[in-house]
Amino acid sequence: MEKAEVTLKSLAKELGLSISTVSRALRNHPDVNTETKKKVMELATDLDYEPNILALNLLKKRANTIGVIVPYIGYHLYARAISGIENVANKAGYNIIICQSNESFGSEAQDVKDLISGRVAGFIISLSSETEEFSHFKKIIQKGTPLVFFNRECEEIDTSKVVIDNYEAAYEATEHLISVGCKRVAYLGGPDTVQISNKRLEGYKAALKKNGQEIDESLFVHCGFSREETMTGARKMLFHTNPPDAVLAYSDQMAISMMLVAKERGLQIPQELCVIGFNNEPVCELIEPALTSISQPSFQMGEIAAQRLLEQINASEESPFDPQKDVLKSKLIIRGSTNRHKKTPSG
Amino acid sequence: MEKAEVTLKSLAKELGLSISTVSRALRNHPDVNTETKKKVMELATDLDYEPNILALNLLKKRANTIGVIVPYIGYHLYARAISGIENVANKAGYNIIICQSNESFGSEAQDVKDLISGRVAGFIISLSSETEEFSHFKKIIQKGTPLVFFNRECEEIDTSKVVIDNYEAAYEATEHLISVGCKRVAYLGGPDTVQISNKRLEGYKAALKKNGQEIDESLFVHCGFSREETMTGARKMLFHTNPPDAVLAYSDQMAISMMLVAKERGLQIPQELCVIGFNNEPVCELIEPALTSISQPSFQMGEIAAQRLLEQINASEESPFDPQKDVLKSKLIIRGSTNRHKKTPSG
DNA sequence: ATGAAAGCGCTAACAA
DNA sequence: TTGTTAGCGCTTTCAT
Repeated sequence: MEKAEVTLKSLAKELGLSISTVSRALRNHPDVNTETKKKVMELATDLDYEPNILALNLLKKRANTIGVIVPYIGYHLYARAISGIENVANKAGYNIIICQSNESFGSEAQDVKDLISGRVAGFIISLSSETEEFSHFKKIIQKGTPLVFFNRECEEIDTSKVVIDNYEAAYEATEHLISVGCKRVAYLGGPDTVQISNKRLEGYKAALKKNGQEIDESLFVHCGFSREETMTGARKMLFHTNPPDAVLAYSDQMAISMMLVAKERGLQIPQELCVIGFNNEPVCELIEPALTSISQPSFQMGEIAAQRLLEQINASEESPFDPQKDVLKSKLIIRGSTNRHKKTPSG
Repeated sequence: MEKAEVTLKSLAKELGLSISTVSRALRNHPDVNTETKKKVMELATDLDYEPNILALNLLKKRANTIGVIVPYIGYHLYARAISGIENVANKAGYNIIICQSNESFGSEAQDVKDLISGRVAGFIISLSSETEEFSHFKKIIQKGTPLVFFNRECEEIDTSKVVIDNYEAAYEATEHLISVGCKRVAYLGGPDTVQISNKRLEGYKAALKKNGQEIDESLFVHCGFSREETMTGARKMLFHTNPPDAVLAYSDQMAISMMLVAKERGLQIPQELCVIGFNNEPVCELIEPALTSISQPSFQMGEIAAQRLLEQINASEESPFDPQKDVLKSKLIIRGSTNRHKKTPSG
């Protein structure tokens, strides 16, 4: 039923040549006769020969595969980043295996283990929010497998990283809130195990300080990523005895929860409460008022992460590879939720 | 620097046994001495032996990998379905390679080609919207590789499928619109190459007919998935000389575009226009009014697709496998965008 | 310019 | 119960 596989062996037999000659011919090795080369090439094309990747993998002791671990692919940032990674990796002949940690440390550690045992050529990882212990990453390094972090990096591990300047982004966003007249700016952050959330908190504080605004610890609220947790965080914020008139949120999801709670309380946005989110998900444009958000070059982040990884994979004794840190530019996209200067159309 | 790999060979050497005995011992083969077995197991655990998957793959002529091709992982439906697939596949020792066709036929065909040459154990696919020619799928079948379609299936290929009853879902949604008093219901569909969009169109028409409403061809509009295209489609619909008072849309994205255009025109939702979307993306709850939508059991869809695929992968001469069609239940989630009985809070 | 042989790590006849 | 051999498809010395 099934056609016999076309292999070097079957080609060699048909041509009356040895396997090694056929192999060399197909890879255009210099010292094989031009005539022979031609004959081999022709037959290979005719019979639609394709090298057996599984055999090559065994030989190289490494799969033609890159392991990607992210919290959840449904987040716009990761979906886009993965597209960027795919883009670069496929061109270089690699497939990507995507694993979702679902923000779980255990799941992330298990994924790393599985991918190591699958002999992936390299790892591209964005940390789960629970991850505070890094021995699984150390194991990757120890095995000599290339590793790149992106977005949520791990500062304790010396390897390449592709990130935005979270401090700076939060600083800029906070200054924007102050510039439109907000006097009491809050920060709704992710779990305090998330380093980039804390970086943003620092940037936010610095901007307050710089502009002579009071830093009120009760205006930093941490919460998880589930719908329930973000709503709870948002309520905690707005049911404050002395509530904020502006909130910088760790994510658009959190920002939108703020907006929903504001509606519950009958607060006008942006007149009584300004809101900024992070990641510039498509939903920002779909809600009313539209949500000001910090846009990250997520696709490009993925592309660069993949490039750095490939560089490291292809490094050799002669041209070794040094870990690189790429810090990309984010951008504040200003929309209705912070637009205090003119009224919103349907306000 | 790097520790030498622990292999059957190295274990055998250390124990003074042959490779095959060690191999048998580790797989708990019946006819190996209990003592020997114990010794082997112990050393293997001590040295943290892990079988080399690449070698196994070559031997079985098949990767421990399932190829998944979807239009775009950022769509909630696919993100959830992939989680379901991952869930089942990982437990069975398979990794999944996710490819995005980005709604492009060429990209989909190329992905199939690459995955075939990577000797994946099976395919799980949801068609790109452009796909009208199916030779790449036939090639999969011809190679004897298991294949399951989900959500967007290919009717022309005889293989397992996991879908919802799109006809029925659209029928039910349309009846709901009629039941709240809509007299002129429109359908905003995807590209007319998408079979499930056409199925929905049929269900919609049937519901109109059943309820004695006129079927007006000018109320079926097809559009692409990009933001621009959905907005254009929505405008076309509402700038109709005799515009609809209700719209069933192929996706939530399209439904939301309808709502945005309705706002442009100053139409009240749901009083002047009722809107229903498909897929019940999280955004449905975040907009104002909240969007009525058809919820699909996407996670379960992925799980079942993976189960069917595994059954087929594990089938044998003795217990062959017949293609299965699983039709799952969808559910209409009613929200503000079709709630004509009481006023919306902020309306 | 070509071929023979070894080996990547493993399983599975076949022997003993 | 254990060992020997062959082989999955390929690349790479080493011969010729």
